[in-house]
Amino acid sequence: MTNPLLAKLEAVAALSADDRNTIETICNGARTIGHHKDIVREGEKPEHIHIMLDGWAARYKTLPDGSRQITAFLLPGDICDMGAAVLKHTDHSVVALTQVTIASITRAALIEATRERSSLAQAFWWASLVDEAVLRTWIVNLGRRDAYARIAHLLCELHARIKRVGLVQDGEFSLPLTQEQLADALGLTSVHVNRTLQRLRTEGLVELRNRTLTILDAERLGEAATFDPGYLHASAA
Amino acid sequence: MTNPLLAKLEAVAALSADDRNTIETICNGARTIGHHKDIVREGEKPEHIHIMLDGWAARYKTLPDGSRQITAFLLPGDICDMGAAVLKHTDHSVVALTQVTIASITRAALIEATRERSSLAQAFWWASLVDEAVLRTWIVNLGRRDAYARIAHLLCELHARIKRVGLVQDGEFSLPLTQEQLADALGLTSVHVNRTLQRLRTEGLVELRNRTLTILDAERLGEAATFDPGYLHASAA
DNA sequence: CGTTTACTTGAGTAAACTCAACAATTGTGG
DNA sequence: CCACAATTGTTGAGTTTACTCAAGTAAACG
Repeated sequence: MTNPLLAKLEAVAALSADDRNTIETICNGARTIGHHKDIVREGEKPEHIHIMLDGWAARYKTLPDGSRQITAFLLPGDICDMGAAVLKHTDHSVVALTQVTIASITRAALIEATRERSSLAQAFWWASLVDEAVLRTWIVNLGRRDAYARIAHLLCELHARIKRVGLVQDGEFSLPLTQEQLADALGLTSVHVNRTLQRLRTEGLVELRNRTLTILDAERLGEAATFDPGYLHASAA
Repeated sequence: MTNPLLAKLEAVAALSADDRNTIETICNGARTIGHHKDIVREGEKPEHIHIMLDGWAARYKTLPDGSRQITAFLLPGDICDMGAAVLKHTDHSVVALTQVTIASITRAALIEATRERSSLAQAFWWASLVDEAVLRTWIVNLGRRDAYARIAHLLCELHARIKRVGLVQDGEFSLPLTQEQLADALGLTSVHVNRTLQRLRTEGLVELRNRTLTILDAERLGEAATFDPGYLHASAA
């Protein structure tokens, strides 16, 4: 199996054989994390960063009143806690939403590798810029779309991202999220997500059963969401 | 005057004299942009990136229905369109909210400089990670805070950031934003911003007159916002 | 000094929330 | 493999927050 981190980096920057070797070398083998376990905890300063190899995870923050906001869903190839590599402390937690396997790189090795090879530093930098673009679309989603378009948009994004990782078959893919988790990502309540999801179903746009999402009418779903996939394809110049 | 971009980069990474020289060399002199003019337009692929030297700008996206979401306020030292440097096309526009002066770096020069000097690539990368942290707090703000706490939080953030740039005197600073622009950043309507701002005033937390914001009770404002400044200080390890 | 832009206020409406109960599904120990 | 527990999903009724529309006031600008 090729390293999904390599795939992610090569999507934004050209890597040499030496670059690839370096990544393979510093990237340590798979560890398994159980469902619901935290991979990263807010405030910590871990000695290594984690890369998703398999499964789903969510990045989130908890407010003093106990409410939660998910700021990203993490799929294979995604980096759980890049901030931890270079910033003072992690500003968020990451929880495994399914059983997850992760690889890790020590902080020191990552900093060393990117100091030695500017091509790698550029690759991580550019991957970061793509992540920023995704965060910006989330801000637009939360700020300016109603619940219906908001959910539709998130489903479109997840569909596109999962497709890229090769896990979509006939417009159908595993979506192991509870309605409460969707609500925490969308800035809604689970009750409202439930009702709005029903509307998307009765209108024939999607089907969601047994943790599996089927997109029945991709075009109308995209329209409902005013989804523009450009920000995801974002590959390097 | 020292280059504000250097200040920004040095806040997250140590630069050598050569690094600083390189930045100074590729960074081209000041241009002035008038109030309300676009600095970057969505979909374009500009040949250089722009760095704020003076004034206020906003990064925003427009939806098909004409509504607008501001995803960042840009202050001196901030980079207007880093994504444009390396990604296929800009996914957002940037507009000058006051008269603005900007410097620019050509795409080619930036890519070249960061390829030659990994320390610079790292610095830009790390600056990007700080930007990401700010975007995440905006997501939390939009998703999980009501209008009152939301506005309070934005005011706290702007206060902290402007202080860092040295433009705060006695808890007072210039805030050249209309209520409509605040609304577009906060995912609210200008009418609701107006009423909520009045509440913040009558409760004695802030004063906002003549485009000047005075923080009357920083502690209570921070509490109302559940503001935790950690994500901004975020300096390198 | 007139005109545009920004701010303010009121009244009615709609989207999303809360609380509470219940059904269905999933997971677990015996 | 069943029985029970826990989690997740569904529904109803009432409430609240924020929105819409519309008009009027104040401030900024040429």
